Amino acid sequence: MTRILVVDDDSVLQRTLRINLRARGHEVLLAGTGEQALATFLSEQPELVILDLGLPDLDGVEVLRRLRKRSGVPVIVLSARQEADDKVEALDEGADDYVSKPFSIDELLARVRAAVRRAGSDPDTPETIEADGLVLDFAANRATRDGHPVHLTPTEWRLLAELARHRGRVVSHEDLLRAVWGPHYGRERQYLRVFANQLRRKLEVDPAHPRHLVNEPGLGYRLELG
Amino acid sequence: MTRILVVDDDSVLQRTLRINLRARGHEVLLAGTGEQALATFLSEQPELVILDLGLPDLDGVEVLRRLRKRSGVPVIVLSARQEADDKVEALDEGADDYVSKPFSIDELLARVRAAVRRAGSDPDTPETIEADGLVLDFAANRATRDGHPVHLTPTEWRLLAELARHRGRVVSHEDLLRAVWGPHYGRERQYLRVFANQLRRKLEVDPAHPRHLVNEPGLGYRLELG
DNA sequence: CCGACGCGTTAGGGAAGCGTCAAGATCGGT
DNA sequence: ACCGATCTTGACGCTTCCCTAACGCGTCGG
Repeated sequence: MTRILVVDDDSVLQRTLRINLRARGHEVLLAGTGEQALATFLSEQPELVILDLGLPDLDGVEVLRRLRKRSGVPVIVLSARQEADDKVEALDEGADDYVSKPFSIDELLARVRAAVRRAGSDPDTPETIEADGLVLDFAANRATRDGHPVHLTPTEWRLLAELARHRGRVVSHEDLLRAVWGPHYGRERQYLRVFANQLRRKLEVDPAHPRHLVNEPGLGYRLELG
Repeated sequence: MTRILVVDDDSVLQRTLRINLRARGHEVLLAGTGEQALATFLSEQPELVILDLGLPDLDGVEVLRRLRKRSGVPVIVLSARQEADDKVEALDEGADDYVSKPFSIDELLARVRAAVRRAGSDPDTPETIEADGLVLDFAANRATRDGHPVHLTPTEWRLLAELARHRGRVVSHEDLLRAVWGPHYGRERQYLRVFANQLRRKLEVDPAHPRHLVNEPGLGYRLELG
C-alpha cells in the first residue's frame, strides 16, 4: 500500500515496526543511521518517514533538515523524554507529527494512518460511488438503494471497498481474502460466497441475477458500475 | 481576526504582545494570574491561548490541565530556560507548542500563525447546531431540548463536539477516544458506551431508540442531524 | 452418464459488541 | 476535611455479527 522508511538505531524497535507496519499492508524500508536514511530515501522515494531523533551519526534534526531540502514527504518524529528541545526544533523544521518515547505501537500506528490519510487518500478509492439507484458513500459509511438506506456490516464494507478500489476489474479470491480478512487468509473462498451473497441481497435489485457484484468463475469477483 | 488570550504576569511582556498581536489584526485578552486566565477563558472563549508557565498563583501546567478539561483550544506555552521539566510536562498535557524565554517577538508571532493555521484547517467546527427540538451551542457550551436547558459535563461536550465535527459520518471508536481522552487511548470502548448512553438520556427524545446519536456496530458512532 | 468442482443460499451457534446500571475513585470547590 | 459533581470501572442481559456446515444447482470433463 504505502512505502514507509523507518529510521532508528534500535534493532528491537526496527523489528517491531517492520512487523506491525507490514501487517497493515505497508512496505517497510529500514535505516539505522542518518546517512543510510538519506541514501535510502533518495533511492527508494518512500511516501512516509518515521524518524528517531537519537541517531548514532547525524543529529536527527539535521537528517530532517536535509530531507526537507529535497522533499515534502510526511515525517513522524520519535523522541525520548529528555529531548524536548529537539522535539520543538523538529516541528519547526517541518515534522508533521511527533511521538514521545515510550509510546504504544497502537498510538504510532494511529498516527501513521492519520499521516497517510492527510498525504492524500488513494485516488483509487473513491469517497462515493453512484450507479443506477445505488449510492455508496465510503466516507460516511452509508449506502442507499433507490433512496432507501441499506445497512452494511463492517466486513461487508471492507469487501465492498476492496472491490470498489478495482471496480470494473476482476479481483482474485486470494486478494480479496487477504485485503478483507488479513494476510493469513487466502483459501477460505466460502467466506466470499457468503458475503457476496449478503451484499447482493442488500444492494442488487434482483439478487439472483446480479448486475453489479459479478462472479467470474474460477477467477474472482468484479464490481460493475454504470 | 482571531481572539487570543495572553496569560503572563510580566506587564512589559503583556504590553508588547498586545501591541504586536493587535497589529496583526487579532483581538487580545489579558490575564495576569492562573485564576483570571481560567475565568476569562470560560467567559470569552478565545481561539488561542499563550500561556506563561511562571505564574504567581497556580502552577502553569495546572492551568493547562484545567483548560484541557474543558477545551481543545490551541495553547502556546512560554517558559524560562531553567523550567525544562515543565516544558516536557506541558507538551504531555497537550500544549501545541512552546517557546523558551528569551524569545524574539517574530518567533512567537510565527508560532501564532502556525497554530492559527492548524486550527483553521480543521474540519468545520460548528458553532451552533439545530435539529428537531435540539439546539447545541458549542460556542457558549449550552444545549437545550424543546426549549429546556440541558446540562452537559466537560467530557460529554468534547465527545459531542467531536461527533459534530464529522456529523453525518461514522467516527471510529479509536478516533473518538483519541480526540476526547488523549493520544494514549484507543481501546477503552466502554467509555464510549457509558458516555453515549449519558448523552442520549440527556438529548434524545426516546433514549432507547436514538435518532441522533446512532451506533454502527463494529464501526463507531454517528451524529445524525436534520 | 456421472462424479468433481465451483458457486449460491440458508440457518444456527458462539463470540464480540452494545446498552444499562450502579458502586467506587477522583477531583474541584467550600 | 468534607461534599457534590464527574469520571472510571465492573457486571449483566441483550443484540448484532461472523464463522461454519449444510444442501442444491449448474457446468465441465471423463
